[in-house]
Amino acid sequence: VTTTEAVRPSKRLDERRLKVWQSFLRAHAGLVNTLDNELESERGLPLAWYGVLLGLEQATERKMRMQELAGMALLSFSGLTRLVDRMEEAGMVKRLPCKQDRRGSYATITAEGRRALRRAAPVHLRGIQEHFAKHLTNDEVSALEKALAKVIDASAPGQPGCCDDEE
Amino acid sequence: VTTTEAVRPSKRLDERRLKVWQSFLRAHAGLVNTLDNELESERGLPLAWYGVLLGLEQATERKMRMQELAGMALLSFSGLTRLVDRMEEAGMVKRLPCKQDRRGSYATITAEGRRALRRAAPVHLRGIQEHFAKHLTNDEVSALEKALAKVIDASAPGQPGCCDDEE
DNA sequence: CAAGATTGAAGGCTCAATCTTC
DNA sequence: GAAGATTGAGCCTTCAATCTTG
Repeated sequence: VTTTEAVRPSKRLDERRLKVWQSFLRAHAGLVNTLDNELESERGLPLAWYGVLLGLEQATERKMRMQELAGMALLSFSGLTRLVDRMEEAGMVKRLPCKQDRRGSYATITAEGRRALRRAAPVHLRGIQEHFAKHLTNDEVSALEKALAKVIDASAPGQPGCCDDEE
Repeated sequence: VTTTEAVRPSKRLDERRLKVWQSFLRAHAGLVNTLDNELESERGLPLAWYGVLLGLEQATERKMRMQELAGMALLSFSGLTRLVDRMEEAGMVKRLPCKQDRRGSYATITAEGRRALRRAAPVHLRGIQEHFAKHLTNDEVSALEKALAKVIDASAPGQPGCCDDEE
């Protein structure tokens, strides 16, 4: 690695990192908006629905507990309940009772849901490529992988050593 | 730059970049949630309000047209109108008629708004440092600056040469 | 009583229609 | 008629309360 400067981050927030944070917010807003619009207008599918369908399709036996699915979809429990309500009404997913623990329930993807996912996937993947991936060099991808991983598990709830002392 | 591989990005979306996209979404969701909760619980200020107050404080003469402010706050026009309604009711901002063009109006920050901003700033800046900035090495900051800049102006609305041809 | 999930109430955002001024 | 801003309707999300099962 060519160290342009010291690697040790400073304790105070510097101007450059603050700007990067603002760019991060701006990039996210623009991208999500664009991708959601594309998917919605070309396939009639909201971005959030795509995420749920993809999660279910890739899950073991194509089913997930509501809890897990909420974590996947970055939604609250009640938010997910209602999203699944709407998707079930649209015939994309279906609830399944959980035999082992009758408090809980599974969500599964239906045949129609899988069809919708297959139709939407090319559009969405193209969008990610066009608006996000194609602008990143391999070095930038590496940097993002590392940086985002650190940020994610530092903001994971209930992390040990997250806020322990003053340094 | 130590080129680990070719710099030219491929035309097809690769697995690594797709994962990075998902991490990007996850990181954003976690961060915004955390920062909003901190600001709300420690200072009673929603994150969106902070953004508006900061924008107005730094604007020329501490005022902005509703349009500009909407762009800043990453909100629709009607969304901003309502946000300003709530903030005006809370005494943080005030609308000002625009003499030159009587269709438009300005929003300004009030003394109380400036007070709230001064109280909130340390909390928010600390949050950005703790949950985001401090995890980034200088090299990662450089990579993010470049990558995000490209992504942002590729998704800027009405960009020339954005979707013109196939290669 | 705790855990998984849902429901009621309320807040906040967006699209489309509207109002006022250019 | 177009532009700046607002309003009405509807959708989506969250918190807190609730229901059911462990």
